[in-house]
Amino acid sequence: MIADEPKRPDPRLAIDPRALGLREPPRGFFRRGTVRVARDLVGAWIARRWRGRWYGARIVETEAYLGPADRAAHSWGGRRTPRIEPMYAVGGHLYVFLVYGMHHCANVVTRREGEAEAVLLRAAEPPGGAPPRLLAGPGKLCAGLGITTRSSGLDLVGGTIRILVPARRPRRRLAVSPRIGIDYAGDAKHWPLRFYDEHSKSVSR
DNA sequence: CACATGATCGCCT
DNA sequence: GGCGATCATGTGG
Repeated sequence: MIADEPKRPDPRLAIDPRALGLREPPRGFFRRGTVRVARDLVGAWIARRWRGRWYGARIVETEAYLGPADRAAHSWGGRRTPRIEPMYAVGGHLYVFLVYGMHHCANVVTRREGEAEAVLLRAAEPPGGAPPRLLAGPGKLCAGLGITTRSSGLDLVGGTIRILVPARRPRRRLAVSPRIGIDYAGDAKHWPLRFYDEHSKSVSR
């Protein structure tokens, strides 16, 4: 068995980015403040090209992870290890890690090179007729698109995995809450850094 | 509906 | 050696 073989995306996530009116934002989109990027990623699409075809889904839930002062962030206290290294890249890179030994989490790196902040993609809404809860959670989102640690460190800008935004973004109300699953993070666990589309049936629970 | 638990392993202390 | 930026399944009320 080939250990390093890329995983196939769920066929039900097949999309035509052009028909959906999606375009790729410039690098500057990702170099902005992390909270700003986290808010703007709700409503954007995560897309992946696999064997000449595009697969993707509309992001409906994100979380901002800030720098050294954020106890919930992997870069807390200025930690810098091989796993976390992609977080230190310039905004627009992908940081993927494994949690609980079996689930992957995909993050969009933000800000300038050396500033280790990122946005966790927590949930997305599948196109077409796929079950609404197929990607309702960070692990499920990665599983559906076939994203693993293999892709950690990739540049999203112009890459086979990329972020796409609608040509005209509908004005959408954004709900805010504390982040999920970080009870160990002290006061940071109360910070309002989770953003989601409360009308979507694809938000995690 | 609200918990409770097991699965499973790379990473960091 | 301990522990997660999770999920599915099980129990009981």
